[in-house]
Amino acid sequence: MKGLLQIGELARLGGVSVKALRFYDDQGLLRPEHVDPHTGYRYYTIEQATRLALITNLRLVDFSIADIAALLSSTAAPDEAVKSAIKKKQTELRRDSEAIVNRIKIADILMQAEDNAESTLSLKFAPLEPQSVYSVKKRVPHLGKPVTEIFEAAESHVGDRGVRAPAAPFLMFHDSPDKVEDILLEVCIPVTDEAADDLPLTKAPGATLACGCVYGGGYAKTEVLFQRIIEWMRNAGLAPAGPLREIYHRFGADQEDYRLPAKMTAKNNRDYLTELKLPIQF
Amino acid sequence: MKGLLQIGELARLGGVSVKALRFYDDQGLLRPEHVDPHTGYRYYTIEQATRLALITNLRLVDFSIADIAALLSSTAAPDEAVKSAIKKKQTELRRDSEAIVNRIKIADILMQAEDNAESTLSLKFAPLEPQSVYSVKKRVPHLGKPVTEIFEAAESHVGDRGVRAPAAPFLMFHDSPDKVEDILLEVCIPVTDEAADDLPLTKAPGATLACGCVYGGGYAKTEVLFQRIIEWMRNAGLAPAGPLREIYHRFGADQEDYRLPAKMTAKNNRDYLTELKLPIQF
DNA sequence: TTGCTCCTCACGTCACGTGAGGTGGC
DNA sequence: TTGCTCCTCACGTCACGTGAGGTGGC
Repeated sequence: MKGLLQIGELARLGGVSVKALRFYDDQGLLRPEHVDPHTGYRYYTIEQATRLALITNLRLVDFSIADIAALLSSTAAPDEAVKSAIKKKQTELRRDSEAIVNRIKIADILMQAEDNAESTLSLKFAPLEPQSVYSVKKRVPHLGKPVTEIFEAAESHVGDRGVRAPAAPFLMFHDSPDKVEDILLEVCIPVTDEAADDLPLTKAPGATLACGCVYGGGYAKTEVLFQRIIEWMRNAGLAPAGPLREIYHRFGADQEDYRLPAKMTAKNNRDYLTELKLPIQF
Repeated sequence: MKGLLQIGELARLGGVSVKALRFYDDQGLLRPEHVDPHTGYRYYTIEQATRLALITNLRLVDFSIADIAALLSSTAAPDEAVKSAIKKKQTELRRDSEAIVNRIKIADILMQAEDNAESTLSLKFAPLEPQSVYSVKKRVPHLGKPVTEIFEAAESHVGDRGVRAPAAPFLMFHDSPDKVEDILLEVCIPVTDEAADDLPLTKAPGATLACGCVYGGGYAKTEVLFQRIIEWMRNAGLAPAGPLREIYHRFGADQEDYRLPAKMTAKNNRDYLTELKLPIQF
């Protein structure tokens, strides 16, 4: 009738489905010019085909229906609004693209992990988030007691100020962890981001990708596991992008000063739960 | 208790949410070693932390939960299965990446369209799908009657064999459409893919992107609109990647031979509905 | 005793696709 | 009259996130 389009015609014309048009009607994005009160049939004008084209243009570059509705209903200078929205969308798309390219690279690495790793070493890969910590960087004569003492002091220092974040404390090895004397290391205690004024805050840096593994029991295993990880990385053509971290998920703290949830501590050496993590150059 | 992990501990350890672990339990992907029958508390072993690592590794490269469940439950040679699955996933990811890069390019083009187009010309952009057609390529002395005759013959030829696809017929201009004499053009009638044996089938080629517009009324407008599109493309630094198509969504067919739904035809010149479409070099 | 962790529903997300079951128009 | 188009529900998608409302453990 007089040049109006039925829903199916507009759908073919616009290259969308009839269901999509009904959905756009529901959402108030593209209301038919006329709806037959008896049959409920929707009828569209040719100008609405033009509006539909605008919608599909924006859908093509990944705008959501809600965004489009907001854009097209904004009254003032719609062209400018659309242009700046597209620009913003482009930076989003670039982020998405980068994320996918990263995934492709990670997939390569995972295949290497299937290939090369001795079956006993099952590596976990994950991005490493930056974390606010209270850190004490120090050279110690050897591992063990001196490190424990720094940890105890640091935990109680942070605990006193009530800014302890609920995450495991960790150690960063600035020397190779197979070095046994005069080791430069950094004790890190996670703290909340709104830390106390009188507490120096450090950001433990993040990384696009890190690999690591979890082990139970005493710390004797650290060194050999670290060697295995390093060896695997070399085979895979990868290089570390920062110091190794040893993360103490469950460890032997019997000091009241620790003020930690009991779950983070263990009486028995056998129940220790430790994680090694090494950032990867990406 | 004896080294088992509560759900929250495993969540922190594995870098996932408690909700995610409960979901993996539901899905049978990672069942807790032990569930307290009284409280419903879930308890996990350290080996399950390793399995969780496998899961998050695969999630990291975009495997779905269902895919992972299938992979990890497959008994034979899981390593090989995982590797080949990752390879397949990589080609998927490459496709995704390409799609996003295309979107970024299209976004540039859309901004150009906002900039340069006279407001009366609103362009629609869309990929152009390849289409099976019965085509007659011929040089005609001029537009009008000779073209109509070819269309009529072609429609009836296709109609006789019952292979007419429900899409609009179109014309491809192999010469510039501002040429008025001795024009090389191609009449295209969409046909179903399982076409008749005695009907020569042509694939009208697709394109990553095409631009076009719809107009109502007589064909006098074709030429000027085409000029406008060409001019816009030049301004936008784009080039056509194939012949212009004129698609007849509603046109004046009074021949019985057409066997077309009535909606595709119009008595009155004013009710004609035509689309111009030009593939873009991408 | 308080605060923390855990539990089980139930509902929301996003842009439609997929029926089911039924009616109007040529 | 038949076949086509259209209609309105209602449910599914994907991997959880977000409460609500309640209980167990230190």
